[in-house]
Amino acid sequence: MKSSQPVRRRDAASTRNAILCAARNLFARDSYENVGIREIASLSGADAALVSRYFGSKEELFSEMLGHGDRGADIIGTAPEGLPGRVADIMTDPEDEGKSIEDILIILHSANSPVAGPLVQNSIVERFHGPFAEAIGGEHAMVRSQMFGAMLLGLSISQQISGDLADTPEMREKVKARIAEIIAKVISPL
Amino acid sequence: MKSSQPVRRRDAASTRNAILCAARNLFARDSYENVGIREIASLSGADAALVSRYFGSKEELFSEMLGHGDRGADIIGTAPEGLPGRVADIMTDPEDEGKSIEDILIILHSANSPVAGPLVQNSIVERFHGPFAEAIGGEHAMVRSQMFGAMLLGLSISQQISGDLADTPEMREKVKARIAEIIAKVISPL
DNA sequence: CTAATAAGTCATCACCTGTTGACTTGTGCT
DNA sequence: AGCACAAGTCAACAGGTGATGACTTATTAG
Repeated sequence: MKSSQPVRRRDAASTRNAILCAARNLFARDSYENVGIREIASLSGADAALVSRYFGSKEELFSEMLGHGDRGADIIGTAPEGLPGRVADIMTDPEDEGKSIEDILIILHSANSPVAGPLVQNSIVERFHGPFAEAIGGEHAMVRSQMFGAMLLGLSISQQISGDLADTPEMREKVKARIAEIIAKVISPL
Repeated sequence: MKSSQPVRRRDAASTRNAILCAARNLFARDSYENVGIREIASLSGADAALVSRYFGSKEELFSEMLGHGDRGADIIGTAPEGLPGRVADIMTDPEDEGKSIEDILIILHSANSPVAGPLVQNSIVERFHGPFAEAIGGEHAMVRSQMFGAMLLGLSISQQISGDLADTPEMREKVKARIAEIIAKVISPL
């Protein structure tokens, strides 16, 4: 058995997990450089020294965190026909505080970091472009996947910079329709 | 007169300018946090103390640098009809090492910085979305400008992450054509 | 030529970062 | 109960950052 008692105050596995989750939350809001180990430790309720101890270094923690997310499967799992509508929904959802696009935000914030950038880039190719290109199929699927990713990143960063594109419900519908059109064109056979 | 001698080794104005240019180069390659004052000073050939002295602080230097660029006028100055082609050209130019999209790279790298982010965002609205929305005209020009900006940023960051979209000349033509189509749709009346 | 002032340099400060080693405390086994 | 080891804590380190004030050197005006 893993645990004879349901509650343990000292549990390395769950502490590790708490640190990983805290890291994910923070790295979605700020860049690799701007998130400190002490900050991660504080949010997870652990000590800063434990972070270095469990993961070796900040870089290894970041790397492990990248492989810890399930999302993105949302988009990859959506059938190509439904994709434009799904993306348009996600991108115009006013409630979403970066929950369903957490992976995108992580990419956005650390893709250009000297140390975290390469890790992010590898993760994108392996965990997104690869599967997604296969999902949409057709000729030049990789290039089309890259352009699709460009759209996602662009819309997200624009949202971060200028806020939501639409303010009124009617406007939101118009924007949503347009995004869907564009996405459809982006992933259409080249 | 400003200068009786054409050559002065000690010239505050040109030193200031050199610092500004060095800062622009470096901030186009890395984020606000990752570019150090000593690095800027070194590239400009000046002393690190002069940077703080002339501009007060790193933040003020960054702010002044934002207003120091002429580019972006390239895109704003292009007539709406020629815009899709122009953007497609810029985005698929294999030679361009971020020269003509220097402003975009600066935005990309520091838009999310806690300290430089707000400055970048203001600059974008004032120096880009404002003029550009007026240039394309029509209904909801501001929203269309934002989506246009999203495309530019997305394509640029994707290029930074995955390298050039196309590797062969034929592929490049196809990609170019597709980008032009998409841009046309993005800025078309909503 | 010389004195005054601007321009540039140097050393140093206070702060923050990731990381480490030594220490303390809790937990499960016998 | 008592011991052993894992889990968590604390303080400190070395390195790097932006910023400052005192110093030196070049330039120009008188």
